[in-house]
Amino acid sequence: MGRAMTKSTNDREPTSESVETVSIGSGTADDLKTRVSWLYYMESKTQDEIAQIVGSNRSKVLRILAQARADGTVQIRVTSRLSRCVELEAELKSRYGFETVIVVPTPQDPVDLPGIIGSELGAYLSQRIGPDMSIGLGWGRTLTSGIPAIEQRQPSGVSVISLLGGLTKVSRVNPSDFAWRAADRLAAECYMVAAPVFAPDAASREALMNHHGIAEVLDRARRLDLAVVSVGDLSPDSIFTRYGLLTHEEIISLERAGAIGDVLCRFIDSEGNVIDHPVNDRVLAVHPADLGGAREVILASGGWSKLTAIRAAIKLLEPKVLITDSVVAERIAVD
Amino acid sequence: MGRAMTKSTNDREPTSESVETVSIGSGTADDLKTRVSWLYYMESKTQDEIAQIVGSNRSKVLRILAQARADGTVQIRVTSRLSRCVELEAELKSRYGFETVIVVPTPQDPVDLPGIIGSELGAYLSQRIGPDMSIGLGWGRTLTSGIPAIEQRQPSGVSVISLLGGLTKVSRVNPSDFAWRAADRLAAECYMVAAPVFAPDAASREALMNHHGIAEVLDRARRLDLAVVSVGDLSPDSIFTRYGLLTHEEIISLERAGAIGDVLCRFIDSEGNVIDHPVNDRVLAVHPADLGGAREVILASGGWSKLTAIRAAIKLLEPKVLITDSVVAERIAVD
DNA sequence: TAGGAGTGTGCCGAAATGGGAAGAGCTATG
DNA sequence: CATAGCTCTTCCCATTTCGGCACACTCCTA
Repeated sequence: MGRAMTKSTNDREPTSESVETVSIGSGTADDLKTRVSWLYYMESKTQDEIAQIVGSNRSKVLRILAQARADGTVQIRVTSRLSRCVELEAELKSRYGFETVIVVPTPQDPVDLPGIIGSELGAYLSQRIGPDMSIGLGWGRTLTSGIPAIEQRQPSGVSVISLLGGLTKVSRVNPSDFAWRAADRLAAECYMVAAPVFAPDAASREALMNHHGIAEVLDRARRLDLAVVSVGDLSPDSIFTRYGLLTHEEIISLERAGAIGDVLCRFIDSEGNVIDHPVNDRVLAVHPADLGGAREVILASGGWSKLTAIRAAIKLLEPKVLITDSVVAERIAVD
Repeated sequence: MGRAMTKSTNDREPTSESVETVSIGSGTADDLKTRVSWLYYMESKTQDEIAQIVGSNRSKVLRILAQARADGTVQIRVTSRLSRCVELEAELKSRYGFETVIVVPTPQDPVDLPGIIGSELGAYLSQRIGPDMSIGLGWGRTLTSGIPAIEQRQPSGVSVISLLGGLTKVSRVNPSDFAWRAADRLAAECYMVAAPVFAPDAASREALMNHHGIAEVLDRARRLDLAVVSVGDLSPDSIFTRYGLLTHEEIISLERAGAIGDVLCRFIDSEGNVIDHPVNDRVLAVHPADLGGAREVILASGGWSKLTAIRAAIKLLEPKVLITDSVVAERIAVD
């Protein structure tokens, strides 16, 4: 046999009786996904058997299962923690005064990291968010990949506020969708900054900031219950270069000015100060300093390449919650 | 390929570099399980790769993974619900006034059912139990298999009270361990009835009931926050016959007296009344009627064979929470 | 009517599985 | 103290099952 799920030793014959139990009778459209996932993960049936039961073929079942894993319909969690990670969490808590620290083991392949930190974030948010909370959200791969891990729920007065403008160029996977998609999961109202993150120049930024809708959103952002932010670096595959938000020259110029990364698209130096640079004057986003009004700031970011930026962001934001990976945690713990 | 986990399209070579990331460095004893589970489910490595990394062989990795799934170290959940189940939940809520109803699809193989209902129960309890709560627990396969799904937590003043005596014959899998194992998960204090469920006769039962320790436990059971019970039937593979708690003659006699099942080892008729029978006078357990003092009674049980018993138990206990399967739910909904 | 998305089929190599056999470590017993 | 019995581990093998891929087909839309 070749399946990851346990199958008890007995081998009841499929007996080709496609008679369905009342329970798993066909329902509406995407019940199919639930049903297939259920049969596979809960009842440990093979994909072939499932194909028989739902009247389809393996390929489709396979596709559905892949999608189910991707969109969070099935969630796989390792509940126990590595002792080293637990140690690091304790160290960081006492050294920096964090209320909560979550340290995940750094994966061997760095591309997995945003996903892993993201799902940890999602799980944390799911149990942290209560009725009528207002939640401010940033951006980024880390945050985006946390969405599937946010548990779907009934409306309960939660509101989600996007802390930054969006992308103008709407790419297929728009990271600034994050707020909207998170709001969808939470059945929350969603307030978005209906403008690009980077205004053409400081003047138009000023104009937009005073715009009615935008001003309201930014105002809400000043009295948040939770603020979730990530940090960015200036590496070649940062969002800025990947989405063409900034030119190569601008990046260089920022580096010269001492920038080592960004928080909410505001570029900061290694001491956690927002640097003085023209690009920073064009940003349509809540200023990191304004997050002080939030009752709980959550910083979720990891990876060796972001170490300095994370260090700086901690100084700047003084978050209550930190979610990161063990490599970063090890280094920060000995600072 | 033959694995249940998605593997992204790229195939980075294993490169035989057994160099470990700092993060996943070796730790204490059962870190191994965590580590293996992590590598498998989070980093989508093959069992071979993992064997290399942790310095072992496939077989062991395989076994560790199986154990990890069994003991809840890795949890796989299907988060979406079948629409039919949601409908049934709503119907039952309005018809019987339950506060919460959870209906799971009936599996094709009935042996899976206790496990499925159990994990749903475990998940519910995990999010329901708060600091300093006192929780009364019954017994049974359903309840036992819920343990892995109870999230491990830090001590917070929770106390667990066993609502029944134990088995004298200690078999390998003692279902009356349930309370103790649940307490372990919850880092809770555990109060057990240190006596067999069935006393030899009514007189010795009386004597035991007045015993200091036992009386205290039974007293605690009268002021519970949560009471979790299941129901039993009189089928040939009920606990009573399987563990030889009652003789065949006694079962027959109980049936003649109108018994259709039991709640906390008290036999009841189809109207939900505890019947008048010698066996019921020998039970060392909290009386179902005494559960009225609990702030929330949770009834978790399912399966066609238990339908009548569940009906009766609902009348008797009037629980606030019902966890069952769709076959039972369908029937109860049209009562 | 042409394109495109979604579906059904078949095939292949890689992975996973459950035993079975051989070896190591431990216990109980003479 | 030695040895037979037992369990647990490790190693190996035959089968099943997976996941991806290529391709033909259908149904819907532009």
